[in-house]
Amino acid sequence: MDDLFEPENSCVALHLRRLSRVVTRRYEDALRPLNLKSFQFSALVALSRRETIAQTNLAKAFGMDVSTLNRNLKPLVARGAIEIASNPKDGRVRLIKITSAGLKLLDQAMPLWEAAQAEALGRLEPEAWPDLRRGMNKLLDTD
Amino acid sequence: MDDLFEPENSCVALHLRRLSRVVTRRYEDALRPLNLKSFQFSALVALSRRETIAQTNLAKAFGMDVSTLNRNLKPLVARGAIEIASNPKDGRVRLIKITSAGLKLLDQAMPLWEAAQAEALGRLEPEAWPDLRRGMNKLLDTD
DNA sequence: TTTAGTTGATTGCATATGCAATCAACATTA
DNA sequence: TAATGTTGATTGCATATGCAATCAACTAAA
Repeated sequence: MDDLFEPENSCVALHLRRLSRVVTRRYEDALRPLNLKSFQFSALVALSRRETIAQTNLAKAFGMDVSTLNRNLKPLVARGAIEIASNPKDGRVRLIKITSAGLKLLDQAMPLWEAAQAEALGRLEPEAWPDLRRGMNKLLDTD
Repeated sequence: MDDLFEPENSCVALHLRRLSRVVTRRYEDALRPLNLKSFQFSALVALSRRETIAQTNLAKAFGMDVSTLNRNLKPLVARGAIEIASNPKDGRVRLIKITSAGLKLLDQAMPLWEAAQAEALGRLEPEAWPDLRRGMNKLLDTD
């Protein structure tokens, strides 16, 4: 597998994208019984600890274009797991809010996610994930 | 930014996906003058060292579903950068081949990619990327 | 306060991603 | 060889991704 890439194709983006594909697939396998995608799960987690979040801020947190976020939220709205409210202070802003149905869904999803997360972390030496995160953060930092 | 995620959202998939989004965007910024996407560049690199590759093998190398690969190749075909040939030994197999136009395009792309790659690696300590790759490979390995 | 600039949301367009289902071609077995 | 199984490609469907352009709403400057 790697023989196709090394050494000619040492592209950082390529390796990150490939890994993200493979790992995402495992998490989505785990969440499939609830018909939940990886992004949807993480959005629910982020929302579950706050009253509301502005769309822009959520997009920033996900390192994602606002237009992408905007569309990715739609399935959760359709499903009744989140709601979009307006900000009375600023008519432009859309505030995202998790519903009680969304909280219940998150409860059901949590053990499925935990299994996938344990499987992923189990592949690494102890402490390897924090190390990886440190390296990843250097690649992530905004100039 | 991270405050939205830590410590509640420690999901490995989430962090990989976010990083892959952010880094991919930088590479695609660099390649934009040639109207080349990150995947397209890497596909050309992989093809440039071989006569042909079967679609299935290329998909495997990219850790990508065959149907995804199949569709992702179409813009390169439309552009004349690659060709699809049949395998006389097996009528099912599609062999992918880079064209001379594809090689020329790759030549033009290489310095643009190198700039993005240098920028990415420049964010890390020396030797940090190989370390990262080792950790990433553990997450990647097929059970 | 009008004007000009800025910011947030949305939509069109093009590519990315994977699953399930289907069809065609090859391989195996009865 | 005929029946069965397997493998490769493709398409439908749903979601993911970002850029450019547009519109609406707020803000700052004239």
